Amino acid sequence: MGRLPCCDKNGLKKGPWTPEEDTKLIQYIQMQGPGNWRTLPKNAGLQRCGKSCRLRWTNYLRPDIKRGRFSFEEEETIIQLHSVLGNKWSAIAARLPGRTDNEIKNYWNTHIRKRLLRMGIDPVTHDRRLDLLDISSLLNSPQLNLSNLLRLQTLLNPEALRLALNLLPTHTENPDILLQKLQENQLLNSQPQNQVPMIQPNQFDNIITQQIPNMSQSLQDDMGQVFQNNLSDQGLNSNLPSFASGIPDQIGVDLSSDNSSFDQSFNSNSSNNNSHNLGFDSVLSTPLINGSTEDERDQSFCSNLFKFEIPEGLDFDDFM
DNA sequence: AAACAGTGCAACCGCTCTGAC
DNA sequence: TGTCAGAGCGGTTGCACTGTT
Repeated sequence: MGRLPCCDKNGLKKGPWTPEEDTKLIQYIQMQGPGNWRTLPKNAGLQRCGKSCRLRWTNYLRPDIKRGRFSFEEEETIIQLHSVLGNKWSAIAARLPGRTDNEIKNYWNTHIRKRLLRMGIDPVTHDRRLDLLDISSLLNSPQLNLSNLLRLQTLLNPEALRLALNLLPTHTENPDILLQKLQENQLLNSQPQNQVPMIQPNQFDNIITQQIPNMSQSLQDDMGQVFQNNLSDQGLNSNLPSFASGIPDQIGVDLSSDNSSFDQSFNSNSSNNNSHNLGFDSVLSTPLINGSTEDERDQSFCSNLFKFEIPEGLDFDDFM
């Protein structure tokens, strides 16, 4: 049994809409209003099913549709709303004037999702996922920084870190080989973090002393600066937001006890965090201004994403 | 210049959910 | 309570465009 189809498929046109069809649909709705979508095609003289007309109107022909590229602020708003609302595209679209749920969904799947993955952020949970992080892009930096790589040992998959340590001497001689090996390792090493046995601090010291005994302090310091910058830029700080609070428990290390410049980076972000109220009011009132490069967006996404917090007492029913 | 691969996006499909009757 | 239309969603397809070989 089941419901009757929304239209008789026989003889009805599918595929891209022609300008003539668009005109017919627009003129009809402007005069009559959409009314009953099932009867609209016949009344408007269209060989389309009602659902197709409805989708065409709501996703493309509506006069309040905003065309063109998403602004940086719109993207940020989408990410922040998605972290709260999930795949409720219509709810997200309701807070982005002129944007449709379908458009946002497509944009999410083709742009934002990929970007989050590239930055090591799970696009579903919005948790940081260091097993997803494109470590090769970090290590490919001309300012590759070992010292902070070593500090990263509390966060990184130990196997990935071990490989990186093995490759570091190679990096100065042949960066291409390093990058190639890292990429190979990323392909192989896709298991979730919490399935990886953690290296204890003393074990890590052994790795350091056994595998890179001749590393100079200056080189370590140089490398430390790069990773410090990369991490602070990408929001990898210890002051985790509510939706990314799993990491400290998983690593079992008190980051705040590390009296390092790395920690200072955390604190600077922390103070920054406190100075920004990024609750829902701020999300919904995000100003829309255009213009950013892809790379700038990458960095800003992270820096702002992890600042976003769900206000206490927020009633989600208000948004649904 | 042509062939090919990758990407982005409009549009569709099938299904579920919701509210009106 | 059941039926129906509309809305919404995830997934997918097809095509145009772009970059690469």
